Amino acid sequence: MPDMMASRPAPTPAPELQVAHVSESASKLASNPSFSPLYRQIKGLITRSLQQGDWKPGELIPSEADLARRFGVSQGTVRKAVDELAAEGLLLRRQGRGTFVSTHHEERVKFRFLRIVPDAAADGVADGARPLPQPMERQFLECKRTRASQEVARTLGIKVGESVTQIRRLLLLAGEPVVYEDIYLPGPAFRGLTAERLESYRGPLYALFESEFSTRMVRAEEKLRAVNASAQEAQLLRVREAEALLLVERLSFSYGELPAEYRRGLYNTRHHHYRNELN
Amino acid sequence: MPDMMASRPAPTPAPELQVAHVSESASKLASNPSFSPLYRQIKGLITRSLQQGDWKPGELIPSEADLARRFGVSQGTVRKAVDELAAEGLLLRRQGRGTFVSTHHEERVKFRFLRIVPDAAADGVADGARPLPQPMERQFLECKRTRASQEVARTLGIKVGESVTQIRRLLLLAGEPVVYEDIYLPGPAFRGLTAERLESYRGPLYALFESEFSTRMVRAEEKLRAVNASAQEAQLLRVREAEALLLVERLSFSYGELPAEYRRGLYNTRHHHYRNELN
DNA sequence: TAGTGGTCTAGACCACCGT
DNA sequence: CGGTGGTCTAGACCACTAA
Repeated sequence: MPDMMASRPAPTPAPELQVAHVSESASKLASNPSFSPLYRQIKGLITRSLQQGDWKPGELIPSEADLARRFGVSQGTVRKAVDELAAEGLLLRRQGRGTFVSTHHEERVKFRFLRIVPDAAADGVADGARPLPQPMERQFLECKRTRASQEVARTLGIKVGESVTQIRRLLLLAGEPVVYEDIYLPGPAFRGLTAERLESYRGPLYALFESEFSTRMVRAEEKLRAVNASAQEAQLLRVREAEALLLVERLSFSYGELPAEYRRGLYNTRHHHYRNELN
Repeated sequence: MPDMMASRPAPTPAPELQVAHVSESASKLASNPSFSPLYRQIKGLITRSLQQGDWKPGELIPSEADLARRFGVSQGTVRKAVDELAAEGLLLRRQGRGTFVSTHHEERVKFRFLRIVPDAAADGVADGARPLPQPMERQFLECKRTRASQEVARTLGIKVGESVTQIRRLLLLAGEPVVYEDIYLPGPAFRGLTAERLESYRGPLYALFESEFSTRMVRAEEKLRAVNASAQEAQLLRVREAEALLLVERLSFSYGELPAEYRRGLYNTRHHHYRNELN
């Protein structure tokens, strides 16, 4: 497996580089005001390779020395580019082994976007990245292809009436229903997604999206509100009608700031809370 | 003002350094397994100077070259330490001018911890750091010294019954009451805080804490829940009784992970929402 | 043992800022 | 103009991993 990488064709062969005027003079390219620093250009080239799928989630990318040779820059410059990508969560460095494309399959990063935690577990030191201690059960209530409403279309940046896949599901923690959410996925990329596939898959949804639909969620924005439960919502989450629920709207982005998923979730915060860190 | 800095006594004079065995041999110190990399030690020394108040919020710290000389390391090593501190929001670099201690007085960072935004303003590109567009009005309902309840004591890491300052206030955005919160501050540090001082102060509370109580909030953790409004809460926020409100509990830390403020806020999310970014 | 990322250095030049 | 942070290079050595 690792040696496959050595023989993999260069994803962005050196001749393609638009930074040729740099390496020969070793001078900064910023005499042209529209130019970004070299390491940002390198970062852009690496990002493009990720977008294009030259290196897939979980795979090893070429070594820093290798990339430096390909791009005709010093290893330090590549290092700074990779540093930023690692900080943004796109790459994962492992000393002695190499640099890998981040994936939602990793134990460490599972449920990276799910910020709900049981009240008991939240005290003490910061520990946001810890997986949920209790078992999580999922119930898929619905999975259908439908047409984008105005709200969904606007959010996902597609046209009203375009095909989307809608998933409705319930998450239970320690047997208690905690999250009830609708998930909207743009049509083309998620064509083959069926209820059966959802049922049979073990692991986070985002891992499934990555493996089978070539869509990796990189970043997300959430809007939180408090709302009163409707009769139907109350029944599903086993709370009283009009009880306060946390409404979480999430827009997830794939590579290149592409909106790739919209979620509208209701969280029962009786015994759980949404945890956030401010810096 | 800037030249004051040049004559300021060295906050951590070079002889104090515990890293002496490094500079002479230029070899890594990690042969001792309990040691962290040089740049982290430098980072620790700078952090200590910030904690001790050697450099105060808003002030210019010595140049990288200067620090490198003092610590007996290369500028690149200092740079990496400062990079991390800047990424954590403790320092602020300004090209051509120098590196400054972060402060809650800066326009750019005002309301850094207040994540509520009007629904209308939230669409489009990521822009979390933007100040609120509308005017914000504050009403201080109460400011008294009291004794720490069990909850407050546990959260702030003090003993039950110890003296704390409690502030109760209302925030109005565009004339609409949006936040109703209780703020608890540990007794010793905030002795002189009075209702009059709160009323007369312009600018964020955290700026006041910084200027007059030598307590800079560096980081915070929040727990969010949805709750039904009590009669009193409903009246103050001008919503119906039992209407859903967003409960935000915030624990803020000063330098050295010291818990320095506990807040319990109720947000009216009828026309505003809590905005969050996931990476 | 070979290869990888991690640390550290020294030195060059650039962009930006205030005087 | 001098001083600051920002970029880039080249090279050394270390720590970790896997074969």
